[in-house]
Amino acid sequence: MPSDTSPSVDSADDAEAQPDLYRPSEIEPRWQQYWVDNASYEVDNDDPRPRGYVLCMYPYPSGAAHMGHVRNYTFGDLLTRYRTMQGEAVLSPMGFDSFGLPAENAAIRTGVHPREFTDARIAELTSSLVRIGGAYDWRREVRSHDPSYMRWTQWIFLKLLEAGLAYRKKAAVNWCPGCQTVLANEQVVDGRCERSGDLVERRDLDQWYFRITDYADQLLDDLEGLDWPERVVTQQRNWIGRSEGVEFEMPICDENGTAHPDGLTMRVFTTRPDTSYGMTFCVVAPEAPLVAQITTADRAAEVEEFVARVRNTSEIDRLSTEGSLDKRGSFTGAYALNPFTGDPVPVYLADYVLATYGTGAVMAVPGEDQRDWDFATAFGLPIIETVQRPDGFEGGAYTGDGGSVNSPPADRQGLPGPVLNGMDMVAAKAAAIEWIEAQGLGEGTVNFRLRDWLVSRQRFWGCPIPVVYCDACGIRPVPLDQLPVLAPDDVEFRPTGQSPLQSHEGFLHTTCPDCGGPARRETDTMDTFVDSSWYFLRFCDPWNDELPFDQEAVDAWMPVDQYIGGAEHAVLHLMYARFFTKALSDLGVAPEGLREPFHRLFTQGMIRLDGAKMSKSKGNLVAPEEIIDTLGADSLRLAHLAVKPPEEDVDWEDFGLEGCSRFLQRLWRVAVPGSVLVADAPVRTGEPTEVDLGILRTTNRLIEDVTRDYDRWAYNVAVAHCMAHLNELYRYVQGESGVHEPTLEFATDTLITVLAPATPHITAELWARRHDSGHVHERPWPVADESMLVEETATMVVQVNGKVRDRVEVPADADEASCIAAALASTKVSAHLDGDPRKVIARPPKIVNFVT
RNA sequence: GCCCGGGUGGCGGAAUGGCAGACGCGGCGGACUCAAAAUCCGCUGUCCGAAAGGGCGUGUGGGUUCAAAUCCCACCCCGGGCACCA
Repeated sequence: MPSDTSPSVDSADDAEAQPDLYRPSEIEPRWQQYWVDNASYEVDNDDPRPRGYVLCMYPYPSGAAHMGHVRNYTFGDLLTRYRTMQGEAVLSPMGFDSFGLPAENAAIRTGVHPREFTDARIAELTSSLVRIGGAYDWRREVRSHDPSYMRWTQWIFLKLLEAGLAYRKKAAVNWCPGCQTVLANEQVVDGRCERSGDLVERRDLDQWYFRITDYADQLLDDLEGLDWPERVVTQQRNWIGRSEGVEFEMPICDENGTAHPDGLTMRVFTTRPDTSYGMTFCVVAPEAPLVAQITTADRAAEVEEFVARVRNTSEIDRLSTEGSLDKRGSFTGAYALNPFTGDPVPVYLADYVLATYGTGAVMAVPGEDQRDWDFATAFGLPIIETVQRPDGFEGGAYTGDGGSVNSPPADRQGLPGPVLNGMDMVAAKAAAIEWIEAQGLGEGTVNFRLRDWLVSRQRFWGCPIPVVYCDACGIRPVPLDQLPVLAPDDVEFRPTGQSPLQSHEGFLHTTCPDCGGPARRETDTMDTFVDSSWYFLRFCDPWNDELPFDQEAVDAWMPVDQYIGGAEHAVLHLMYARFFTKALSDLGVAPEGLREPFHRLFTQGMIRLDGAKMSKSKGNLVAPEEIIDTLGADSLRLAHLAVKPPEEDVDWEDFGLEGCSRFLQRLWRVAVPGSVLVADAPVRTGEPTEVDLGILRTTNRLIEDVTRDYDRWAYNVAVAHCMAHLNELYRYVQGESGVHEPTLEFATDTLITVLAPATPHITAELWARRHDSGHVHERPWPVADESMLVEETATMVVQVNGKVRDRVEVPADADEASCIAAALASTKVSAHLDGDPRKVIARPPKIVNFVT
């Protein structure tokens, strides 16, 4: 109504007039500045307090923080602040995993140098992290692309090279056409590039590898002592894929058992030597060099055609179980002597046998192996059972345990092999291996699925591999005093798919450090997982310019007490970092006793929107910054904590932002000095009444509950306990009994204190206002008064035949007899009791159950 | 196929042998207001019932127990991991 002359309700003016209002956008930046100015979360290496190391996986700088970052860093920040309040010196560093393809792709698109692009993204992300309220020791920040970090990444590479743990070899590798680079096995998922989703191709290329397989046993065994989610441990175990078995020689012969003129033998690997009597044929990988030597003339044409076809088949098709087996195998014409029976068995090729695993050749036992059974059925080969089937067993191969049979077959006496009849699988295996070793045919061995880590990448925006190629001296390391090798700045980024380093004459040409002659620089860079395999060590001593880190500094902080990040790194980063830690420890770079980097691991769930994983590329991003602008960082943090158990995936729709924001406003209204709510309540002094004692008890209970909840990562439950306590306070303040000032003071201050790790800004502000600029985060974590946890009366449940019929108040220390008496006194109970109960179970003071 | 998780109101979840559904969201009602928003108070598993009260109820079916969401057996469904690795 234009003529209305009533006072304006313009919200800005209104806010000015009401100093009581909770205004996060005004409070939050001020406290963020305070924590920086006061070095609140900077810790020195000689800090006298007990030490803790809380680490969130350092982020790839993709610009302003997304919800996944907020979730991750909220959990880490809560823990840092909580443990600091418990009296620890908590190392909480932050850095950036700043090499990687997005920056290079952006350079090709826009012409902006990846460094410029990356530095700008880091600035954005840093600002986000500050706005979330993260407590970090920023002095220790590291960036993968910083020359002072690259220098030591390259230094470590050369240490590994010197130790023989880095090497170069030519092999069939995974090539991602989208990323225009090779990939490690771990970065190929279902035949596709883990990053871009492109189908990977096989190429024979010379590449750099780290000998992670040297550590296969340790990487497997040391999983035992880790406090990690079972899921991640299982994934690592699967990936390493240890299997025990035996390798043995089989002489190549013709179909009559006459030895091959060249005396050729074939080595096979099996985990089931107990079934050797059932071997009716052998299978060799088509790529095996042996194939050309043993193939008979009459089979040569068909074998050649088969090998050619397999080579041209994509990895995906080859691993597929589709297609009939007879088209996927071929007879070589050769035979091999089964040492157990002395009989010749035919040697086949099949694409299901992999050249890269074991010996690339297997003995086939169709009776006890499903793949062999399928193959034997397709090619009409004989099947011999060597393990007793359980009653009622139907189907092809039997892979379970059972008594060994048919060794030697009853109708063929005088065979060379061991007698296994009647033994169970374990005993028969042992006996077979013992026999093989005694005969000098072979020995028990262990095979792993894990392959060496391919680390070279044909990209520009990564850490250069610090070696040169000299025509005279071969591969030479760049001298340590010349590190870091830096990529030149005067490069042009073109969409050719080729790294600009490969055509940069000035970078390419150099001199050999040994002979001084002309040499060519390595143009490949390292996998970015190399950078992230040691950053947690650098955080302990980031200022060191003589070594990557000092052993004493690392000893002071490592291992990381609590590592927090996404489960998607289960077999990538987490495996590589474990390998680096062990290798650096063995090389005397890291402390001798440091065998594992991350003592405890927590993997938080993903955030989904409309059921899909939240990501920029899918355009479904909810921007944290916008929520911080309006509701504040504390509300956003609280919503992340409250919504779900932290390890579970969560849909954005389920976030209770309004509820959390409302809670903080309610907290503010009751806790801010001059609170209208409190001012309206009649104030009492003197001795506390029963009502006041009730509040004291629930407050002590709150301390107990929240401490336990924080310790067991039940953050959603911790928030619920705080909310319940605030509801209690409201009932108290608005109740008829009035408030007892010291009681209300204690109840409010305690709530603020236990919330301080979760919502740091509002609690810091309220505490400072209530206590003359004191700082809640510098206070010790509260401890519950045990005597206040004991209730004087308890609500006892009375059941008849297990059904609840009444609840009665009894003294907390009531004995069994008085509990039963109290229960019988209830008319509601006696209405259900027809005469004397047959049996009475009493658990004073919680429950009495009458059985009739 | 194998190995892990998981299945509880309209929704997210809580409860680890002893009151199922804490806390939040949503919904309903009330107070305040000219009115609305905000705020405050209350109710909110389901069925029968006017009420008092009672029946049923934690994926399904069995079992153990005075007592089971919780422990055991079998199965169904959902999510994740592994899968020609001999």
